[in-house]
Amino acid sequence: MAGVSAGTVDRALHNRGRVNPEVAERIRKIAKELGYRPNAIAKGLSKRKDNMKITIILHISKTNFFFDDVMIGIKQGYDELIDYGMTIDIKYTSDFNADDQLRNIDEAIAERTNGIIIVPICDSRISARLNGISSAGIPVVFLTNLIDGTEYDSFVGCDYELSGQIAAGLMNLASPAGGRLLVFIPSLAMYGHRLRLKGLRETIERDYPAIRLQEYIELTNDEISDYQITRKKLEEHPQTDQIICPGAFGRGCLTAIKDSGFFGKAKIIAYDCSRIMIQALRERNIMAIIAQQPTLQGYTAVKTMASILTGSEETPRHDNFIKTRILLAEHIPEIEKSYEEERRKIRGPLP
Amino acid sequence: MAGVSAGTVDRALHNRGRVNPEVAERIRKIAKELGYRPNAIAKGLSKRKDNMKITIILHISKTNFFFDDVMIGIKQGYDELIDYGMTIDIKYTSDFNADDQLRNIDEAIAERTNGIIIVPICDSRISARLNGISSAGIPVVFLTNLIDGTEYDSFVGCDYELSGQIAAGLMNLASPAGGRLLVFIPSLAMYGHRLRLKGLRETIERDYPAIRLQEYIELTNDEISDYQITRKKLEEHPQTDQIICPGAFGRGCLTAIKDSGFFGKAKIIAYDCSRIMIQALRERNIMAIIAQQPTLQGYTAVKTMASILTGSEETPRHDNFIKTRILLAEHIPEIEKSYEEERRKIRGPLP
DNA sequence: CTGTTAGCGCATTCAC
DNA sequence: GTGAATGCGCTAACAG
Repeated sequence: MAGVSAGTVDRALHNRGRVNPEVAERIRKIAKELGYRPNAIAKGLSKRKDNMKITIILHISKTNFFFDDVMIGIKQGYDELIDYGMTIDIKYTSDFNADDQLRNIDEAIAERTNGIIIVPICDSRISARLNGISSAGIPVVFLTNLIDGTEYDSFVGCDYELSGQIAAGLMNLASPAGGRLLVFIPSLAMYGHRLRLKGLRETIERDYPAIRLQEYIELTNDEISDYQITRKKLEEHPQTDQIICPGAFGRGCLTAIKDSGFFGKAKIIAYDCSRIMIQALRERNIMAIIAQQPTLQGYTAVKTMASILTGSEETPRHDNFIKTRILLAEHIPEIEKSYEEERRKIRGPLP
Repeated sequence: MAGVSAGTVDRALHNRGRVNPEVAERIRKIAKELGYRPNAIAKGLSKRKDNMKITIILHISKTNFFFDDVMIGIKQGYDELIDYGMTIDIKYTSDFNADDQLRNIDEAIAERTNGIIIVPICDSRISARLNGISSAGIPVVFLTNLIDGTEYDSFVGCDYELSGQIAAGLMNLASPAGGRLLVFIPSLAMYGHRLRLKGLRETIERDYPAIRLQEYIELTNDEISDYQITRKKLEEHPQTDQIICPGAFGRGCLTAIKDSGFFGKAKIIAYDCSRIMIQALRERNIMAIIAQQPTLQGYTAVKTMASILTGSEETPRHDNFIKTRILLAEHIPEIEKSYEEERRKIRGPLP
């Protein structure tokens, strides 16, 4: 229509230069009038040869199965990327070790990765390294956790502050007359947990003053010491009738609550849908779980990265909050069915 | 590798006939060994010329905004199908009129549609017609509602029975000592509402006998008569301290609850996230909303149909339950942000 | 600066 | 029965 060839149109529309400004203008105008939209799948087919590689840096931990669920989502996402010729490389950082994670990052760069998805550890060196990478043009997507004051292209995870607010609202719903609340939180080294606590505290203060937040106790993520800490704190606060506890790392904490005789005595809300929490929910020992859909997080992270890598437009930094769900005992069959289905949907293993 | 051309491989792998059985076997074996998987996007590009058309048959109603949200999801899904050369045609049935819907169906067939997504009305003629269509090879996807004893390829909507169970669980959470419950339900002409009631009743009987289900009242979906019915029933049951009411069609019902002085007096759970219910939640007049994610339903329906149409394998009938969410007052900012974002994400209007 | 060509993986059509 | 050729829409490389 513009009397030029496809190649010229391509260059004009993508500002690749080497094209007469007047012609380019004419082409853009016509494209606009026609409502032209590039065909994403054709572009994908064509770009297939680029062989993009995405590196995912996760944590490995024997007591936290959260990332097992994240992995399922990653596989689902990867499954859709294979057709685009993209590749995924997964690296594990052991024990939330910053040095180890730093090494993972450097390795990824050395291997000329095209983008990094990472569950970042709060550490100034990690932060500095990621800032460098992001500004060097390699996109960085934060998964599940985020670091304060660090550059990133997208954050995929739950809205922690909101999840704290929701716990407050749910506790109020369960005991409108208020109560004595004890909050156990996983290591605050994870910035998200800090935000969650903030949301919880502010909401209680503002909207539910009848709830008395007796103390919030930071746990260690070590099963045994968490057990000991929890027992000790419950002894110190025998009047406790409301408890909020972690789910993913919550085994030690929950066992202590049970052994201290607080099952049935306190209303308990747990974060995250670990096996042990599901069991406790089934037996009506805990009231509800606030789940953050780890599988969807993994899936969304991969898809987000893919869209950053293929997207022509400069995508501005964009938080991609995955909605949490409040789960009751009635949800258990649904949860279990989902587990099966999600596992079934996966076609092949990762490379 | 098999010493044959691409064409032969294609015929062999898709059992299109006209290929030497021995050669076909050899090809299949090699394909299996290689873990060959057809590239979905290349197939999409190639199939583009087929110009598939999907017909969506929705309801139009001035008092029910549920389908406005469904439409957003449909647009999102359509947006992803454009690249595959697929087209969407939307027909509206007015006032849940079976004759009108029947006409819509016939029209779609006359226009040689490739697949029908429908919010089916419970009517034997509709049922019969859809049975014919489905067995004639045109896939039928049920959206939001389903009909008992009718063939379909997929149902996309919430698990109604579960959503009834969840309401029971939530009510128990809010008042463990039990209460006097009144349940208002939209027209039972919608089979899903019947299932929801079933889930609610059974769960109360089995697990929460302290909740006394005084009566369940079927509404008409007409705002004025719903108002009158609700007022009358609340007068009959002045001791009521627990109410479950519809959200999408709940305006008349909710206003009556308010005018009868039950705000603050009864714990109220609403289904579906209509404007009026969000407002009531914000003002703390209702306790919670059980939402069925209409946008995700619309999106999933379109994607499901697309996958049926493009999928080579015979997909067995498959329910695609969209998970519900329990929403509290704290969720309101999230809900409103989602609204905006979802609207923003849509690139162009429907044709 | 611009046009041409080839190729991404698959399906279809038409010769042989 | 089989192979070769063509096209889906886009991009990259190269030739002019």
